[in-house]
Formats: sequence, C-alpha cells, structure tokens
Amino acid sequence: MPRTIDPQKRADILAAARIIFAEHGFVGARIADIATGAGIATGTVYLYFESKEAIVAALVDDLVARLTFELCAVLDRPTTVAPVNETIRTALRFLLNESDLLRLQRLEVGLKGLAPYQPLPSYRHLWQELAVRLSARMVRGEIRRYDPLTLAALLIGTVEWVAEIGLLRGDGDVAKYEATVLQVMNQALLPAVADMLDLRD
Amino acid sequence: MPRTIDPQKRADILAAARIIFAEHGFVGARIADIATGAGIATGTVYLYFESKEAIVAALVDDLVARLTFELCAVLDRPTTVAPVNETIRTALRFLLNESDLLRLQRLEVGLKGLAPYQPLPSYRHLWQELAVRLSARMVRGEIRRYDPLTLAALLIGTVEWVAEIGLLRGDGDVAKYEATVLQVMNQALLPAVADMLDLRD
DNA sequence: TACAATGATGAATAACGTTCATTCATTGAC
DNA sequence: GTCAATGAATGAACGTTATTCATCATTGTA
Repeated sequence: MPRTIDPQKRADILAAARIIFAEHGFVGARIADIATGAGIATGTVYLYFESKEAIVAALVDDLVARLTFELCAVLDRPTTVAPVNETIRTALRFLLNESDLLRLQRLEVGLKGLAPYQPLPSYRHLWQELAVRLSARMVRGEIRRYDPLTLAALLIGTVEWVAEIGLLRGDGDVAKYEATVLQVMNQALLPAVADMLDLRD
Repeated sequence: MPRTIDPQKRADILAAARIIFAEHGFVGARIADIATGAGIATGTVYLYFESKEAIVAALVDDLVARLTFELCAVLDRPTTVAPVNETIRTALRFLLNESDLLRLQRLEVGLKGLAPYQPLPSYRHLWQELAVRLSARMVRGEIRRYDPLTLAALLIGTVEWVAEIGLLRGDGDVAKYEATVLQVMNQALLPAVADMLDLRD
C-alpha cells in the first residue's frame, strides 16, 4: 500500500521491473533484484506496490494507459483522412515497440484466478474511451456509422489478432502487414461484422 | 524429470492442478494442495513434473493437443461441405468449453521470459498439422487455393481473435457469433489477406 | 537545537517450491 | 513361500524468496 507518492521512484521501480521480468520471467524475477535495479532497498518496493503481481498489473495498466492516450490523441486530432486507419496503424506500431509488455499483459490475464473472460479494467477503459471518440467522429460524419462500442472492440480485437499472428509466426515484424491489415479492416472486415458484435450492455 | 510413467496418476495431477489453478491463480495455487487433490504426497508431484511452471505447460500442451486432434479429425473426415467452416466452428466450441485452460495458455505465454513473439511449440505443431490437411483438401479441389500455412495461421488467429473479443466483452458467449465469423472468413477475410501473411520459413 | 513526522532500510519472518533419505510395495528367482 | 532387489512413493527438511516491521535517517517546524 503506497503510503508515499514519489512518482519518480515509482517509475524507477517499474522500469527496473520491466527489465528483470523480461530477462528472467515472472517466477525467476526477484524483488530484491528489482529493488537493486531501481537503486532502493528491498522493503521500499512494498511502499509503492502491494505485491509482485501488483507490479505486473501496474506495468500493464501503464502500457494500456499510454496506448489509450496515444489512440485518443489520434482520434481527437482533427483530420479528414480515415481516422480508424490511423488509429490501428498507431496501435500496431505502439505494441510492436512494447512487445515485452504485451507479453506481461498475457501474463496478467493468466495470473488472475476465477472468472474466465473477465476483461482487465484497464482494457475496459481503453475500449470506452475509444467508443466515445469514434461516436463523435460519426456524428461529424467523418467515419461510417456503426455501434461505437462494436467498432472499438473490433479495433482492439484486430490489433490483438495481428499480435497473435505475430506470436504464431515467431517474429515481431508486424509492420510490413500494416497496409493489408488496413485494407482488410476497411473493405472487408467492417462491413461484414457490422452486426456481428452487439456490445451494448 | 519423470522417472516413472503412470498415465493415470499424471492425469490425476493435471486434473487437480486445473481446478486449483482456476480457483487460486498461479501464485495462490500450492503444490501441496494439488498433490492432495490428486490423492498423492507432495513430493510425488515432482516425479511427474519438473516444476510448477511445467504443470502449466503440460496443461496447455494437453489442451492444444486435444484441439489439434479434434481439428485434424474434422479435416480428415471426407465431406463436401466447407471444411474450413466446420473447423472454425469446432475450434470455437472447443475453446468456449475450456476457457479456464485458454487462460492458462495466456499465462504460459507470459511466464516465459526472453524472446517476445516466440510461439509455443504446441501451437507450432497444431499450425503445421492443419496446414498439411488443408493442403490435401486443396489438391482435391475442395477448398480454394491459398498458401496452406497462411490459411492455417488465419484459422487459428481468427479463433484467438474471437476469444479475445470475448475477453473484452466480459462474457464467453462466443457461439452466437459463429455464423458471422464464418461469413467474414469466407467472403471477406480470406480473399483480402491471401498474400498478407507470408508464413513460409 | 529539540522534536515530530514520515520515508527508507534491511534483517527477520513465514511461506512455499523443491529435494532426498527413507519407507513400502511389487516382482521374480530359487 | 522366502528373500532380495528394484524403484515408486513419502513427507520432513531445506533453501529460497516474497513480505513484514522494528529501527534509522531525513526533513520540516517551532
């Protein structure tokens, strides 16, 4: 439980944890090493995070928060060119550069016991923020009208899908598929799945 | 390192582990409890599995092996109706019924440190087995000609994609999307992405 | 300077994954 | 039927590591 808020120190811990996790995996990563990496004592880690799992969660939350920020910025920027395309393009580039954290996101999904198919809160937030902005774009007549939540889910799902294919392939060179992914999204996928997902609560 | 091979006992351990993992998560699950659940002593677990992580890996391997078996059976069964459709349909139903293990698959991806985007060996095998059978179908002129590895990857990717959307949505009712998923695959996705993924080694 | 107040420390604790000396059941030779 | 021999099973002991907490250091205040 963080009694104190020193954003810099917190960030140091996360930065060190990211390296240690990538290097040794979740089980092999030692809190003591993370502390050393952050230049603090072992116990200090627990002033900022409740547990080892909480560090993973914070890294993932941070990843998704930054992704959310970037994608919202794209959708908020006034432009006449296809904003959905640009959003997907941005998301792909972003996750390609953070594949170690994408892996931690997979880890977190697995670490949580209980209820299968329960979305991570950070993802739900991303999903809703996108939907709001997509909706605004539709009102302004800049993109085709779909249910915004559906479109947001498709957008995230598509990025995840490409990431998954990347996993199968065994390399992370997703960039070269960008053009075709966008083509698929616009010309094929969106019209076909328009009423596939009824995501309204 | 398994010095002994008692398939029944091994299966008992896996069955117990599956329950304990689902109930308490990876960190919260205790080897002692898994042993108790399997009706054996703690140490005996280590005659069958090298570590806690190895149990997760075995559960995932088993999941993918059974999935591989079912999908190969579908593709081996001679039929005139669209075999790719039937394969996807089968995969969706299968994973819907094993969502706890799908979660463990995510966990395993995350547990492995190092190389991002390295595919799990079991997945690589599934992918290749599917490709072989899809190729045979093409030779017989029963499905359209694509690169078989590409088609196999798309097939797996699509199933994962739907699973991911399910995660976002927060429920596991993937079944009702089946029809549209198949429609997307056949009419839109495949033609558009035919040369999108060059999966040849 | 004395004194709170609070962040930081790292040795101590507790918990758990893993090991291994020992027990026990099975098998087969005579 | 007896008796070794084998090796699977046991669970107490071990070592490691996440987590805690009594203590120290630092900062701000009167």
